[in-house]
Amino acid sequence: MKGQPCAPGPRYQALIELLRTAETLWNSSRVFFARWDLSPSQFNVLNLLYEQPEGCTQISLSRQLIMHRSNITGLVDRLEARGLVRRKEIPGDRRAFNVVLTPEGKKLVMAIQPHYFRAAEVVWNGITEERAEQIVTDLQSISDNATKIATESNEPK
Amino acid sequence: MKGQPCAPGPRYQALIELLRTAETLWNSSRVFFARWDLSPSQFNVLNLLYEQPEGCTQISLSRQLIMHRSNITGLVDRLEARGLVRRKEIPGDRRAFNVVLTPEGKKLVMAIQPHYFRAAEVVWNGITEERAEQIVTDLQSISDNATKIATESNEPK
DNA sequence: GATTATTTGTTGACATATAAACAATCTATT
DNA sequence: AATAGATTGTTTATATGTCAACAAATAATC
Repeated sequence: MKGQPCAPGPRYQALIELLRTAETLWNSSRVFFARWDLSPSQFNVLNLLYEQPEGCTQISLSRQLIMHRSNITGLVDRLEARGLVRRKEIPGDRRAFNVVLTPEGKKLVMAIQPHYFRAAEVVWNGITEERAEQIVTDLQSISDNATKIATESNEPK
Repeated sequence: MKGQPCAPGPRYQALIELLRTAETLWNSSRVFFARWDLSPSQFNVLNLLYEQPEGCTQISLSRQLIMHRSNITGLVDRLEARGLVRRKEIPGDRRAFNVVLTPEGKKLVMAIQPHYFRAAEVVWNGITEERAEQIVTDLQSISDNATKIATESNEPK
């Protein structure tokens, strides 16, 4: 068995700070998207569909958004009620729906995007592009490590 | 008015990756804490109280956890029902409660901590301590920038 | 081809989160 | 001291999120 730190190390503090930053970012994005009466998750759905004009199934949305299937139902329900997305039947598969952006939805995303891109620039203010890119690399390995912990810890051996 | 990028830049991608990593981390921590039948938020409450043996009010908890007052009510309700925390009356102030860890709560936190600290080491696997520390610095300025956006965007000028 | 297994979306129960409105209390101003 | 304002916690309504169980449809196996 490896050495087990029983006191918080610098990496523990770094993890806490990472989660804290994410929380702050998420809160800020809620305020940000409220201007268009959207939640961050709702925008994420619209944004994904914007990038996939052919549309995609709800299960695919759930995987891209890293959230449970069942949550997509209500999310799409509300967006559909507002006329921003539409559930289209899939000829070959009567279980699933093809969720697509409506013209109104597309228009909304296009109206928001420039503000969003600008906000992203502001968020990284004071951080060079090189550092930002290195952080992205590190974040990806952090994601991988975290996923490993989660998947392995439940089935030891 | 400054230059407004209307196309996604590298900083936009970096922001997306940051949020994605946070989501993954949060999901992993849910799996992690499930062993002790705790949600991440519940553990965060216990952990904060562990660091403040004198206890603290619910509004203070809400500020430290960056969440709304009203959410603390149910969180503390459930922890209290399990005997992990206790609401103590404050002599000078009949509005607020002093939330403190019970001996059982303290014992639980102490049982979890070594696992948590170890998990934090694993999460940063492959990243040097220097880089982790620089990331922390950057994360703090990102937090600040995000907070500014959120607070200013609602009251333009 | 019939059976079995998997996939997809929904539902219901519940935890988590915000926001607004409320009651109770404390603080500040006059 | 009386009033006005601010703070604290709860409640209600609603959105977001998980999970388990379900129904319907598809895919795989025999």
